[in-house]
Amino acid sequence: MSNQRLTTGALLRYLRGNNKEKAILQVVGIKTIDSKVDDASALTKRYRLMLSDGRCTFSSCMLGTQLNRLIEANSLKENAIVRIDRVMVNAIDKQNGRLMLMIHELEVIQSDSERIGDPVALPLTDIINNAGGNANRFEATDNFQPATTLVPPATNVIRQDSNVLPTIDGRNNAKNSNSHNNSLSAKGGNVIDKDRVMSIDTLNPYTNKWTIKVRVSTKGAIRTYQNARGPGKLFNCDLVDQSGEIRAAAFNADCDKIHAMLEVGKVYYISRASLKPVNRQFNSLKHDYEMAFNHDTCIELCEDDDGNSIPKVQFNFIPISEVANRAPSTICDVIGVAKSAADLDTIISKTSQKEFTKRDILLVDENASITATLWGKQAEEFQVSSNPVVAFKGIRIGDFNGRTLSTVTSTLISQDPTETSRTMELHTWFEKEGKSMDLPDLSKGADIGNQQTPFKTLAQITAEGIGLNDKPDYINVKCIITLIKKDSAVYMMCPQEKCGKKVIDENNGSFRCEKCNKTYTSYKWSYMLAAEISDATGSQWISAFSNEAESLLGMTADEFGNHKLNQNENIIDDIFRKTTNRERIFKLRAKADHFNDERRIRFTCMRISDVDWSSHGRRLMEEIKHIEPVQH
DNA sequence: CCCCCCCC
Repeated sequence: MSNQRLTTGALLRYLRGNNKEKAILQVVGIKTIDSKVDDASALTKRYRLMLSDGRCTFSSCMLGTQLNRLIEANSLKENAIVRIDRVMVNAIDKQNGRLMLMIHELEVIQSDSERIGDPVALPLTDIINNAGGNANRFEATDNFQPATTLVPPATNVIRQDSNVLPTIDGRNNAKNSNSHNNSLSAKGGNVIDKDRVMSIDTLNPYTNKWTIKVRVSTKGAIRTYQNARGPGKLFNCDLVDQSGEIRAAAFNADCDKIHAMLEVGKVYYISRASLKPVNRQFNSLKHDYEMAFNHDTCIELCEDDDGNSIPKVQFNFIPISEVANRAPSTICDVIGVAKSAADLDTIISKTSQKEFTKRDILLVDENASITATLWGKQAEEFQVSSNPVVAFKGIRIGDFNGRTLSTVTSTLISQDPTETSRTMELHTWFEKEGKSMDLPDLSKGADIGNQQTPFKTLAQITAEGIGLNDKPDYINVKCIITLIKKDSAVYMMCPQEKCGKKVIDENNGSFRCEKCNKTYTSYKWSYMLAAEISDATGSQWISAFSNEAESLLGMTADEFGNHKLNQNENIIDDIFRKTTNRERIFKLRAKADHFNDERRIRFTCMRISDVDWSSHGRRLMEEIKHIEPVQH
């Protein structure tokens, strides 16, 4: 039984606008609000509480999502006694003036309790009619006036239902609109109220009246789309202030005007727009909601931006190694040093048959490396200077050969960004040691984080159907080499960089490449090793190419090729014999393909390493730990 | 209210 005394009457006082009070209340009901988003993650889930002050209950109490964890940890539950540390009053219904409490901070004083008193629901008349005459209450009630066009729009204020375009001449206009604001805000008008600027991170769909002062950090092109409701167009932009960031979109009739007005890097006052939960698949910004501009939206250029108070961009970097733990197709922010950059390349899209320009960058940080693919203009404009630090905001994770990064149209690329100390940190690290480090490459199936490649026996590979999926499977096996195909171990490769095609020896000193459609006077030796590996459960043919074959045989393809040319059969046999001397760990990529109507699984060697017997032993112990120890 | 973002 609880001895806590509840703060009687606190709920009504809150609804009247006295939100400074830190009341002790009891939770008498918790409801989950259905999220309309597919992604039912904790980020979008909301809880509505019914609170009691001992005498009355009030059921429209929204819990700030940052407090969801209290419910999920079973600390905040029915009958719990809580202290309300920060609460706001909001109107939820313009027509009948219904209010809600938005709970931003609370502390659970006592998790388990019994019901205190016999509270009754706060009468609706009390909730609606107690205007109380203070500022908060007004804020909640003056929205009851329908949005009207009583107010003449200031010249540099864009109202979407007006035909007034923004003017470049800001100073006087800014003054004018300010005076408009001051004289009109008392009447509850429509013009932006610059004295009440909220920070982005407090925006939510239950806040009825807000103004934000934000910088446009990115702005996408206007795109058209077609869906069940017909054709449409839109553009996206990202808005930042000191507190955070939010993505916004404008559609159809509102699209062109707002797109023309907003300029990347400039600061605007914005009020009136709708807010809806984000879809994490397309939006990685650190905000639970995204904004849709609409007919009522007011946007006004802020000319007196001092350039410092509002950041240009907000980054939320994850380490490259962490990309391995993220789901493919999601969006993230990543920073690293461009260790190398490939030349521009073009590809033909399979779906659209259109040609696209691309450029691959090898991005490295202290713990890992990854291939980042830049597309189109961003690929062309990328400055291939000496190892710049490159920050990607909103880049998409792919899963080709492990994990890759690939820009999308909304990706912001920033070379040597000054907004983050990581730039200097990475430059220093790269100069000191990074440039000579051989880091695990996520785009070559490196083991990082939670993505540890599982160990399998060869019998398990067949039994578990490994390699039969659409995506390749990666596995480790502990095997010895039992056979190597000698004749096909190396082939004559086209000398053209990146071609890789086998050339035809025309036996007159020239070598023909069918792919390049050219004849060369030279070729390069290249490995294409077919080897049989075996463990106690079976055997399997695998392929090993360049680096892996070289590390296995202990010589370059060139050296091997020369032995072959010189018919040093003994040397070659000896090399092969030496490969059978011990067990090795083979990291394999298993992928089915079709060959003459027959499905087979191709095993490609990604890495060959010696057995680390201490870690291997630990792994085996993990596997057998479910076996009861024998008592002596 | 979009959500396509390409190739191996």
